[in-house]
Amino acid sequence: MKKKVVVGMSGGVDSSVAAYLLKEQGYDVLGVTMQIRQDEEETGGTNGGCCGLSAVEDARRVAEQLEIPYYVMNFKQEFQSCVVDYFVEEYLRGRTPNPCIACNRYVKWEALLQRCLGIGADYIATGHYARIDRLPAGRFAVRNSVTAAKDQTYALYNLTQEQLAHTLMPIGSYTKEKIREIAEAAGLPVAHKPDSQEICFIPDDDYAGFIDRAAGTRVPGPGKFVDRDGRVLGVHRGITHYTIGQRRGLGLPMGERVFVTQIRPETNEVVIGSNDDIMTRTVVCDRVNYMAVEDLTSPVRVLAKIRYNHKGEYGQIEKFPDGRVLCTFERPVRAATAGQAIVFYDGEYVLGGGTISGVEA
RNA sequence: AGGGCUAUCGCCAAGCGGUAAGGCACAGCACUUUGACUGCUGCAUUCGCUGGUUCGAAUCCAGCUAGCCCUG
Repeated sequence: MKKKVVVGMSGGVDSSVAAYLLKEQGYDVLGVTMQIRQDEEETGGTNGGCCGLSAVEDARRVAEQLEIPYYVMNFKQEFQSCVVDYFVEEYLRGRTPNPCIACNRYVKWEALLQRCLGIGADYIATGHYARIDRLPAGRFAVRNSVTAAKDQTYALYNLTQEQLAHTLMPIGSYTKEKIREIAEAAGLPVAHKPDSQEICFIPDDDYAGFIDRAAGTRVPGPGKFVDRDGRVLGVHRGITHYTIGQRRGLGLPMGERVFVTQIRPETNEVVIGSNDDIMTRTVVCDRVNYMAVEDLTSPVRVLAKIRYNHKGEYGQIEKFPDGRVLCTFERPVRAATAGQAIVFYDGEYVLGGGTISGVEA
């Protein structure tokens, strides 16, 4: 009997080809587009995105062409609480969240997977540039895409063993160019659709404005820009407008480039300093998810990435009694930011990762 | 209302008679399935104002205005 797989279709090239490949491989394929935005109607309006933003029409056309059943599922509730609310709360706390990671873990996988298993599916599949392997020890781990440039494993470090056991990522073994070629050859209508970018639920890219609308009176107002000695340098627009390492938009004519080095929600201050001030060799993270290994019993040397598209830096990780993990880099990394994820790699595999809670000098 | 100094892009700042450097800020673009970083491009027909000298002045002269400083 054919294995049944539900493909999360965003309407983009990648997930469309994923569906195509799985059908070719003999799976019983079903296409699903997730509705996530509160204001999103059945047909949507703007261009595509990783989260299936308003891409229903494109996805439906692809599904029709592939002759697979197609459904739209509503995940607005889950998306709101697990991604949007989290996103806003983190900013209010002076941290910088990564909504894509939360969306993956809690919406795309937790919610979507459960619903799909509920309708008899064996797997869910996505158009991520990553591979999933079962290691000799029996654990599942996300493995690098063959295209380093498109690698999306960073955003997937938080998936659980259970989730990985029921997931297929068919395009991870191909390059982006190859994917477009396949789409072209298969005559998919989205073959030349541009790649998505930016956060899908903030199409105008105005983060602070979005937070203002979402948090209302809870949004902290203007405060002081100070240097490390406490000298007042100017007035900022509210801590939700800034992140560690930011240079543009500060409006401070200091004669030299200056950066945000610290955000202090308790005093509503934003600390300004030089680039050297944000270089660090140590990063501490919590909420650690172990993937390729079951636990971290002794220090290990890994390649760690502290942001999406970070090339990675080697370091040693060790676990504290309280569960937090300290990563000591071999060379300083720039602007490690609380709220962002740090992902550890053992060779091609994701060993695990956590949420950056702070840096130690 | 005695004397001295300074007035060049939003900020800082070159320029010293030959037809307005640069840095920061800012804007746009590129890059990017998070925030950032980074890169590229743009940004004073005009030098506090008014006259004068000169072939030619931001650069010299005079007056005015403003700010700073020292005296009273």
